[in-house]
Amino acid sequence: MTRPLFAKLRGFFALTAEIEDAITKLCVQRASFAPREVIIRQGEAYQAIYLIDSGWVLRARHLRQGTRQIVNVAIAGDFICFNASLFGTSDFDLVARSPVAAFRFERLGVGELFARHPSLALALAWSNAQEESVLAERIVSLGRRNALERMAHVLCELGERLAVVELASDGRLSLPLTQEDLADLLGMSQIHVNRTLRALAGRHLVHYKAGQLDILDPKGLAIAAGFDAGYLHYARRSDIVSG
Amino acid sequence: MTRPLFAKLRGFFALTAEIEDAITKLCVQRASFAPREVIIRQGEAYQAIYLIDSGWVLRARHLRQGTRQIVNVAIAGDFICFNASLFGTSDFDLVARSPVAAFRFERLGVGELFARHPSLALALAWSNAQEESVLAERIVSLGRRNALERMAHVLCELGERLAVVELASDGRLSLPLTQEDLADLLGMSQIHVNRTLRALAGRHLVHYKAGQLDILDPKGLAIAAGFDAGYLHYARRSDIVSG
DNA sequence: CGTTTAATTGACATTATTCAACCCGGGTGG
DNA sequence: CCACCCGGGTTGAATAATGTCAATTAAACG
Repeated sequence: MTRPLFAKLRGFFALTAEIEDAITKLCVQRASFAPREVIIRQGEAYQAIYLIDSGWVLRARHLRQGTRQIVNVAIAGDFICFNASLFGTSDFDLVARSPVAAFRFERLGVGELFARHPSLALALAWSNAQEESVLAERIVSLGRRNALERMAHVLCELGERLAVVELASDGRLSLPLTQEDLADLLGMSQIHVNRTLRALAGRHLVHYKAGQLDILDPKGLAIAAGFDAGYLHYARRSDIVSG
Repeated sequence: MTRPLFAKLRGFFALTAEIEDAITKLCVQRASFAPREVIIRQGEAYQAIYLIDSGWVLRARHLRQGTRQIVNVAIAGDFICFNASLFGTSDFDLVARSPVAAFRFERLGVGELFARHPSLALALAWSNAQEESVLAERIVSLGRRNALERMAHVLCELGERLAVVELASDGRLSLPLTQEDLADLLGMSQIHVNRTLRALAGRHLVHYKAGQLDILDPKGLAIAAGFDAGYLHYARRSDIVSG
């Protein structure tokens, strides 16, 4: 197992069999979560790290006014709770948005991680660096892109990330997010998400129905988004849209 | 030297003399940058990591339309270019916003870092985790806080971060950012930054003049911002505003 | 000083939000 | 089997927040 992680790492660098073996040996404890199940609640103490094998997890903050901001979306091959395990508490809710299967690594201190599990540390370092890139890019979107660009951008991003772990082909991917989820991810209202998606559909860029997204015109979508896949750092992939 | 880093790390955990010594020994190569000097340009290849000893550095993206988004602000005690060194290229411009003094660590591979410089790796891991927290919180601000809250929030954050490295006392701090910088950091227009700052001043929460910020009413500012310092994870500090 | 950069202010335009309906499809229980 | 309900999705109109444009003032700097 742990295929998606290896697929992702291969996107970053040439993965050796030793590293694969070392990580595989550590993937012994399995965990699973039902849709809407809370993995950690914000403020909660926590020590474990999870590696998602399948399913979608949202990292979200609930504000006093009853609003919510989704900071990122974790898919197969992504680690979650790394920061929570380092700091001891989570700043965010982590919620399964679909059935989730994961591997669990318990109580790994930083020092122990570096010294005893260098392969896992390497995987975590790269994954974490990419996650930070994704957050930084989301800041750019929220700060300086309009609703249409933001939507197009996040769809491009998810398309790329899912493609690397072989969960998207031919621009077709399963997207278990409601319009309200997208709204909270993109910092807009659900109603505006609806209008924006319909605008993208009207331009024949995407088709979204029943949790299924078809990217009809990847190039056009990337142009509408101002999307440049460089920030994902899948350097070894050949089919990166870069415009 | 390297005082600000140690002050920051002490905010996170009990720092041992061995770790301090090990890091100090690595701080041999100095670098300095003039205001507006570009440290890395986006897309540029890069291998070095810097530890800022004094001064302010902006991490910013320039978009095609001529707009700019500042992703974060690095101050004394912060590392920059860690991601750029890992991925080999930078996604952002790094620009000195004031005279900057830094230490430089050249061509540190991830494996080498973990194996040969565990103390530095530890410092980097914590700093990096905090930086990611700051980015995540910025996403919350940009997505779900209005202009006044965003401004108040970033001023609270900078107040806390500067206080930890002993660059703010009594709510008084040097803030070498123009209204345009704040605009690009908070995803709004310079004109609205002006209006927002005047609104905060009108409420007697802050006084901002000539690159000098006075936080007149820290508690009131935190309330206006919905600011909870928890995400900075300065667990060992006693004077954290948490409301 | 004179020049440039930054801050301030008012009028107006634009974008996105809010409010209020209404639709649609898939359960579920009577 | 059908009525109802509920979680999504869709749409229009009114409103609020913020951006843009334009002009002025103030401050910083050689």
